[in-house]
Amino acid sequence: MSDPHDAPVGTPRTARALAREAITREILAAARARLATDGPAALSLRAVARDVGMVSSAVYRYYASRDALLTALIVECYDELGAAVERAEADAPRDDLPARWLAACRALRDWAVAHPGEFALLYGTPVPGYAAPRRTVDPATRVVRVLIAVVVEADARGSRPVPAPADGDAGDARAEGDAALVAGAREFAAARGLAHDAPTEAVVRTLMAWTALFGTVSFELFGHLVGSVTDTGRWFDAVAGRLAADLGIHRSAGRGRAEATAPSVGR
Amino acid sequence: MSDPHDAPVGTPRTARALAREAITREILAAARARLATDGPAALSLRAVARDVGMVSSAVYRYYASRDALLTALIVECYDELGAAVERAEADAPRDDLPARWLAACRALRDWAVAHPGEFALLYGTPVPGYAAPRRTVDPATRVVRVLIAVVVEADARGSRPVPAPADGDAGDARAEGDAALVAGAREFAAARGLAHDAPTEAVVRTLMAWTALFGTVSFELFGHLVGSVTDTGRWFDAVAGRLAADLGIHRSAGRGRAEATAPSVGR
DNA sequence: CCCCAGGCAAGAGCAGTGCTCGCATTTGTG
DNA sequence: CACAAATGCGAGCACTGCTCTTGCCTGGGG
Repeated sequence: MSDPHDAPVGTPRTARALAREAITREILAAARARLATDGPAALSLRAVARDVGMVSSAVYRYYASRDALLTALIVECYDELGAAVERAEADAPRDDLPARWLAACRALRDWAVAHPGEFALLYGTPVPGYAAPRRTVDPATRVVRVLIAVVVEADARGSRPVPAPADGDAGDARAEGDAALVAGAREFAAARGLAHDAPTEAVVRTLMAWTALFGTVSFELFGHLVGSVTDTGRWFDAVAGRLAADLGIHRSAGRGRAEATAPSVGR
Repeated sequence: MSDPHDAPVGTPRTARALAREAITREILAAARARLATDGPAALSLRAVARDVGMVSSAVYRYYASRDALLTALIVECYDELGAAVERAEADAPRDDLPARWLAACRALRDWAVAHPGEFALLYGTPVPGYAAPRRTVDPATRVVRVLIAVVVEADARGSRPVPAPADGDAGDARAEGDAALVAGAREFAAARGLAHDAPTEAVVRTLMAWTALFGTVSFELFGHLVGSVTDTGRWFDAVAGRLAADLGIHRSAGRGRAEATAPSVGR
């Protein structure tokens, strides 16, 4: 729009652009506050406007629509969650793979428990008319990228996940089919230069584990564990520990899963 | 309300009560249709009223609030899903445990794929102000009851799920802790006379598997598998098959997991 | 230092929502 | 058959997302 020739687009120089950016952030912050308290479905653009002392129509100067505001929120939350998981995993001792796995898993749950509304926005029922734009998919993959990195490293150290169930007569055909199953994920990874050479079974098992972790957190936050599991924190640790074992993540590398040592899951 | 002395409460005799019940069902059916097309968040009582040729306020003669209508929908959907899973499992040959497991799992996914709006209502983000009343929890457990029945039977036939990862020094303390983890679930089961004597690890693994199945379906329906997995049907089967193996569900009983035969997962 | 274009906020308005209340009308029961 | 209860309607309240017009007011080029 402005800056016809020289000014760098990413760096607003004029006072007006500065103010604009500040207000844009203020609106986003107010929206996050509402999101945290009321949940995504109840996120009202008018209420956000009131919180920042504006009339609703004024907000449209900064976000084209409710969906645009939603997209900004989604990207911010994916990045926050991804950063939390990355940091937790990075802080664990490098040679203790189970600890790294558990740290990443716990960071996921801790963030979700601390931000249930945001979690619901990211992983709950999609907003009816809303379709997530492309720029959300990359931040969305940060968590699973951490997980697969740990699994791939465990694999490189000689561990192997629980083998895929052999299929009666045609075992090899099955193995090929499995590779095709996760071809999309592998392509995606290769496109940004990570773990494109991971064994198929490791990819499959990691995707399964990620799904199970999500399911566990989702059940806890959405109330499907009420009455069955009381200590949800310990329950989550138990799940994460078993998943690690199924993935062949052991403390000492180079062993089979039978005689290997499992992560310590005390809290 | 009426029937002060003799008429059975559950069996309306008067024509008026008959008509009332019919209209009540008609409203519920219209709401389900809207739910299927627009999703739970967009479920509008006014739109439902229009569909049945009423004005919105008239609906309140039959359902006290939108939440009451929601509750009726939830119960109906839980029952429909539960019945579908029960039927599928019952139709599989009794001695083929993997087939029974896979049939139950597929019935779950098939129903969810056929009814994404309903699935979102049951397992997606809870409606903001809404708190599910007690009478929804029993129908909600029908699916997991089928799953645990299969696992318990496999256990009785001598199979064992993948063992829990031993915890370094204090293995027994861990085992006791695990039992406490799922004490709620066991209590719940005991209260209605089912599987109260199932081994702790079987209960834990079943709950984990149920969570993983939910997560898989949820990821598929909510678009978190786009780009990673293309053939979601085969992916689901692969997940269900691996979960069965982890649960110790094999075709021939009494074997260890290493030399056992796995389910055939061709589609 | 001036001045005005353009960014910006306000407000009215539209179509929709859940829900309440008073009134008329039907209905079928005793 | 008469009367009360059950029922449907419509207006109205407070709210939502979003559009469009109006007018202020200020940033920054001349």
